[in-house]
Amino acid sequence: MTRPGGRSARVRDAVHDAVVELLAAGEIDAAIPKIAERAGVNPTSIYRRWGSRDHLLLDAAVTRLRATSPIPDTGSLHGDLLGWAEGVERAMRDRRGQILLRALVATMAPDQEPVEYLKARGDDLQAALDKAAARGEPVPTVDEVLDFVLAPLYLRVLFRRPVEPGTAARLVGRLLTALPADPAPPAGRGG
Amino acid sequence: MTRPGGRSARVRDAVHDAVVELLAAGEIDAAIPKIAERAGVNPTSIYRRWGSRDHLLLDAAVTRLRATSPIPDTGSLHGDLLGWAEGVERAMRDRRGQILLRALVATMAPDQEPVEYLKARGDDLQAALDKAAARGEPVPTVDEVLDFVLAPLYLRVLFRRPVEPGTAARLVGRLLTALPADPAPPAGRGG
DNA sequence: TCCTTAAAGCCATCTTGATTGCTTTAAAGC
DNA sequence: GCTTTAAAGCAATCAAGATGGCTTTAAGGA
Repeated sequence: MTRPGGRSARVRDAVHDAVVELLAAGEIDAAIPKIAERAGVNPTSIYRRWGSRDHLLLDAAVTRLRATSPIPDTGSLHGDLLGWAEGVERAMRDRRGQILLRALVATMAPDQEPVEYLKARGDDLQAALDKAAARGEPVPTVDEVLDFVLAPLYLRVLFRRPVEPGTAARLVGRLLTALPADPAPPAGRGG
Repeated sequence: MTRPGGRSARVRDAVHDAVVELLAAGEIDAAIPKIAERAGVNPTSIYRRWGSRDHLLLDAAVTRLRATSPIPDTGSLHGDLLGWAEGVERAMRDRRGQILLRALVATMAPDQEPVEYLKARGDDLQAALDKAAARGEPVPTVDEVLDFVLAPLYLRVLFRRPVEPGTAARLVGRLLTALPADPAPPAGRGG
């Protein structure tokens, strides 16, 4: 993106908006011409910039999801994870967040180039765990956090089960209270 | 399906096969004419029977996934859950199983009619838990099984993380050992 | 074995999405 | 403010998928 300001940014945002709006409105397989029309943009611009509908959807999902649920620095692991997980829960209770998650998963074909955003999020999580470990707190692995906090939240949305308020807090609580008594489960895996 | 035998069944299987093969081969957005060609079937037949590509994909995914990972009756909850979860793990370590899961999730748009198969699976799970409870074993809720066994397995696949051998056993073990000490987590929810 | 009739096949048509060359606009640098 | 040049807009073309009427096939019942 050699020229990120002004019109380019405007078009990109308009197109991302159009994608989210159309998906949220149930136009699940709205094609590029329709998206372009909704965005008030010429279809050619989309073809030239994103190439395919899937690339566009992935880009929109990653861009918009990135804005939600940062990992805070509260001074305790519980606080950090809770803040993050509650952000995820909030996104997952929101229709647009649900739509974006589904779009992300749907367009992440196997054998594709890895999604940088996901790796970055994993690194952020690892950093929070490292800080906690340095403070002497008992810490889970990144995999455990993903398995027992993120996975349940995401799966609820993907399988259209309700995400009750307080789910994030319950999951984080369960993860951390299970820790001290059983610092490393039988089959150990490095985070 | 008023006439399920013979040619209809043959066409249906051929089309399902074609879908799985094409998806597995990376032809992620193969359209109906291509699927028809691969199946050796006329495109019109597919349009008439399934109506849209999404309906076809959903049908193929549900039909094929239904065949995997039944819940056995081993006489103990641990055995039942382990047998089931290992079936899921096996499917998730298989390329075709991964493909089908992704297709299932991708085509399950929100505000859609519920997928009977998923509800049936939930009922099966509940039945296994009921039997265990009748035997006097401590039992988790269905939600807990989904959260801490199924969700981690599925999310690994959807986010393209590896499913290590033994993951199912580890998850089931963790779920059940956490039970007796803490029969009901803070925020109780009826399964 | 012969009917009946879903369901599949075939073909013509229609619609829609994708692609490309060229022009116009408007950021960014001087 | 002028110049440069990505990036957007426009229009024509091309390719492909979707659809519907009609014919043919073959499963299932009498």
